[in-house]
Amino acid sequence: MGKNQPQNKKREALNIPAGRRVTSYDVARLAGVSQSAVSRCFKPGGSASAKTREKVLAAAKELGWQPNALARGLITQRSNIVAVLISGNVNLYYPEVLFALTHRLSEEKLRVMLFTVDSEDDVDPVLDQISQFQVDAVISASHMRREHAERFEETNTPLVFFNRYFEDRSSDVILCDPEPQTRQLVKRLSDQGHSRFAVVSGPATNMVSRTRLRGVRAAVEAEGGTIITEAPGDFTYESGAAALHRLMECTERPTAIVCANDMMAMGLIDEARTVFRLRVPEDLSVTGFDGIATARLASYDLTTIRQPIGRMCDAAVAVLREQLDRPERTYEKRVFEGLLIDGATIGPVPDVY
Amino acid sequence: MGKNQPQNKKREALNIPAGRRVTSYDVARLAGVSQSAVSRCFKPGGSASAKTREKVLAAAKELGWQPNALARGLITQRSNIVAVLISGNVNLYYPEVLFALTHRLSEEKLRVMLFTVDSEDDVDPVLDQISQFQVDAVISASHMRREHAERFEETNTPLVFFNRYFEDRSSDVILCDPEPQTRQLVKRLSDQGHSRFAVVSGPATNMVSRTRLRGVRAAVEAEGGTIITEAPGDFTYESGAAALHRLMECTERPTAIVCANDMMAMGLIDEARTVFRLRVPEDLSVTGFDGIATARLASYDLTTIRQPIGRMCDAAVAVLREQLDRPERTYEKRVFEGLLIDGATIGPVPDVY
DNA sequence: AGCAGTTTTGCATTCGAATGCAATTTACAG
DNA sequence: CTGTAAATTGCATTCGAATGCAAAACTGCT
Repeated sequence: MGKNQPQNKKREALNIPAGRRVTSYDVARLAGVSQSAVSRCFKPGGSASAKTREKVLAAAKELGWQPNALARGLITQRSNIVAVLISGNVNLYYPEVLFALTHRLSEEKLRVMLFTVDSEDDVDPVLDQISQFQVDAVISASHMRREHAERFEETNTPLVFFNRYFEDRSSDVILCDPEPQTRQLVKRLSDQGHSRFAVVSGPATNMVSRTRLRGVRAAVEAEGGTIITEAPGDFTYESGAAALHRLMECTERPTAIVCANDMMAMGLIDEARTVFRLRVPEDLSVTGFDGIATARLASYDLTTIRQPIGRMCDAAVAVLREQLDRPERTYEKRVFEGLLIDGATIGPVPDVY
Repeated sequence: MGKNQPQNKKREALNIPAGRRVTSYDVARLAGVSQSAVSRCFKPGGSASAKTREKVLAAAKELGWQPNALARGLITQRSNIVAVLISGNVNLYYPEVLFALTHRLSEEKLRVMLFTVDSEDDVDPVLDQISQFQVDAVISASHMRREHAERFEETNTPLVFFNRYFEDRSSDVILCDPEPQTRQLVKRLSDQGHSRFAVVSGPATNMVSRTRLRGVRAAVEAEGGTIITEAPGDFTYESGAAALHRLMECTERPTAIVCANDMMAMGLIDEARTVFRLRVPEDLSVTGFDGIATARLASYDLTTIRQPIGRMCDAAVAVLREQLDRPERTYEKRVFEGLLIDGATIGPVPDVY
């Protein structure tokens, strides 16, 4: 009762059978105009007199009608849906990006269809879905192989990479290049007397990780320090903790550990404190990358390099908009600098050394 | 070059103008069958001989064709899209729910259209979008007023509430009722000698918060303790920190603080440690609610009550599936128990008291 | 009132797949 | 080889809004 039969006197007056959806024809009948007129009233800049518009809007409101986006998409070849591909793993960086992107896209009247991609093997089925739904564009902040990216070219679907890219492939890319801040960061450590560094990197196949690693190496070299050892992680908290164990086995221990992201830095710090009874930063200096919200919490107060996620998402959406409006446009790579966050996880080299 | 004109010999053979999309008719032509046959081959259980099916699948693959979900949705009245409404705020509980839901829904061949809702004022435009996209169902884990929920009834769109509900309104609801665990938790505190409690609650308008609060009051009473004071927060980290200041002003200080969610507990703990120089749990016991991943990190190791998010999301999707398949079905409320997580943020009452 | 120029309007078609129905083919029993 | 039942196929229509085109309705001006 009241559950299945939406009641509405106007519906009955027009004798629209219950169960049938209200269409623009119904609105047209009620307003006493043609279906085309209704359509035009709902199209920004559509040709319609003030009087017609008024009647139509009133009728639409009366019937609770909204244009059917599927039908519209079918005819206009625009779905207004953007697929966002995000890693579903526990790196808290992704939710931040996702929410920021969603917010920006909704300002552009674009809807987000969310896909979580936890490994490259997940990508193919996702791409099928994407093509079925006639998605207008794709923003990818997750795993993807070159051949996956190529599938988008076949269907002419704009693809914007978010902090990922293939070196030899042209496509739109939004990047954060934290090189200058990496130098600052390493210099700051160096100024505090550190010269024996360790690096906890990400997966060797990951471009972002490789770039960060390269930046760290260059910076350390420039400061005259040494990278004693490099332990690879996989960007998770657990892998940061695990990396510390490997680092502690070195005969000559590092005094400063640079991690390729915040999650690993947090894992490493927790492991240092709880398992090795080391104080951070008194006994050990640790830094991260990303500047995620959790790393800012007082328990960590991580010294890190923040990505300007908000501005990067703005850029991603702007680039995407451009692609949609001017498809003959060439690809663009927008690179943002990071921001050094002065936390409380680095300090002077301990005396014992 | 190579950017705008997808090349494909087969396309040319069928002389499909570049720019036009491949349709089921094209596939039909290539396979030498009718369009209906193509359609049937892609419909599970559709009537088609093995030979036809083979030809059609080959042709489809050749042309890279996938059924157009918009056109399909138009005719079948099923979009296979589910709207998920999530609070975009910094409570890390939401991303966990979102990713879990997305995962479950994709197993049901349902796509997630994501909407972030940060206040009740955001809801109306979101509802417009939802109705335009002919979304099959809605899962709401965010703000919503009663009149909003009623709009879904008008369009007969199934609505599943996730950890929210209106008392007097029938609709599907997935809930976590942590009452039994709340008793356990309070008993555990009581056994450690605590009798003076404080509560950091959520917004007074929030049902979840009110229920939790009620549970805590009952449990404390049952244990013969007293709730010295209640400070309201808004579920954010910052509000937890702020609440502590108010609690510290009490002449008679509480020895155990029960927070209505983990984020506030974490904020409160950090504030206690950094600003008030209190040790947790030695000087002060603190508990949370939700059991989010961040609260499990070693720096917090929060004693809390975990919501079985995975099972709850399973249930949400199951209920939704039921609604879609049998619309005459009545509403259902599925209630899950929490799980007491033994962290390291509660301990015996300190001696000084 | 009459005319050219501009807006507004409606008609008819289109987007791409699904499906009821009737025609056709196939399978099988006798 | 025939007859009948069952499986397969194609035809034609449908979903709901957008739009090119031509007709109609205004506008302003003489």
